[in-house]
Amino acid sequence: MPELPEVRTVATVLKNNLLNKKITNIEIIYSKLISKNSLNLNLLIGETLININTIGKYILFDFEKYILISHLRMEGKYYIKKISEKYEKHEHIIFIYDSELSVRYHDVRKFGTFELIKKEDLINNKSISKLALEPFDLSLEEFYNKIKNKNTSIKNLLLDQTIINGLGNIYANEVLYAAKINPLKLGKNITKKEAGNILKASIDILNVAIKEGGTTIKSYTSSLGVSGTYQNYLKVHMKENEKCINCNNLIEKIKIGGRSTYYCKECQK
DNA sequence: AACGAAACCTGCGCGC
DNA sequence: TGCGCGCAGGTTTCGT
Repeated sequence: MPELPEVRTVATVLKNNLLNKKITNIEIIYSKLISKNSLNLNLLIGETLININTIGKYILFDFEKYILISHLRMEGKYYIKKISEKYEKHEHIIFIYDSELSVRYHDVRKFGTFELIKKEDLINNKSISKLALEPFDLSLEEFYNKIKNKNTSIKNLLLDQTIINGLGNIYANEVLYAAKINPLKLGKNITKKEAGNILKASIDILNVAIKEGGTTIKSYTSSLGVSGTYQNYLKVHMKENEKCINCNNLIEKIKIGGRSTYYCKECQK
């Protein structure tokens, strides 16, 4: 599910349900999701959840001594169930809170990752430290400086979380349509004004998507209620051969960096 | 150093 | 009906 708006939505729901509760047990069914650098997750037993934050697409579970860094990758989800409910297929890690709530990490493709670290190690964490700022906090100067010499497409650059943090394939497609930029245009050919338009479109689109609880492409039934409605706002993503709402030309689908890219050739020069 | 491609996994929908 | 292929909201690692 996860680009920045979906991740924030998940984090909000988890926070509403789990804050100030204590982990009383953990069951690891598929351990390959846990990073090699991670501390033993069992260190969390007895720890109370103090807060949940997000950085881009990462969810940070903030405990007393530790931070659990969770990334949903393509299909990770959290379900909160009763402790008595039978485990379902694809539930890989189970966190028990206050001996009654069973928080299940569910991931069909097993791409998600977990890393438990000491609080003081967050700053130097390999995954987190290299991330760019989220569009809301990113200055035009910083963004433009990172793309202005790049010999790769702006679409690829928007998916690079060390350049701008939080966009994924859906929102990158939508942002470039809103900013009227051809996704194939090379970073070095993007003007500062165009970079500003991209940044502004990113902020606007993400803000609406957050408000709508994210985008739901596949119809998941999630006990976390994570089924957003931003799909109703999509203008190009998944709209191949449909009419551009601005110029009536047909939306095209191409591959950039192996990812499906939808755009209007007329509107995005 | 920088860029593109492959790898990590599973399930679904489509065309023969 | 069954099989094979391509595809999926992401990131890391490998090769040139």
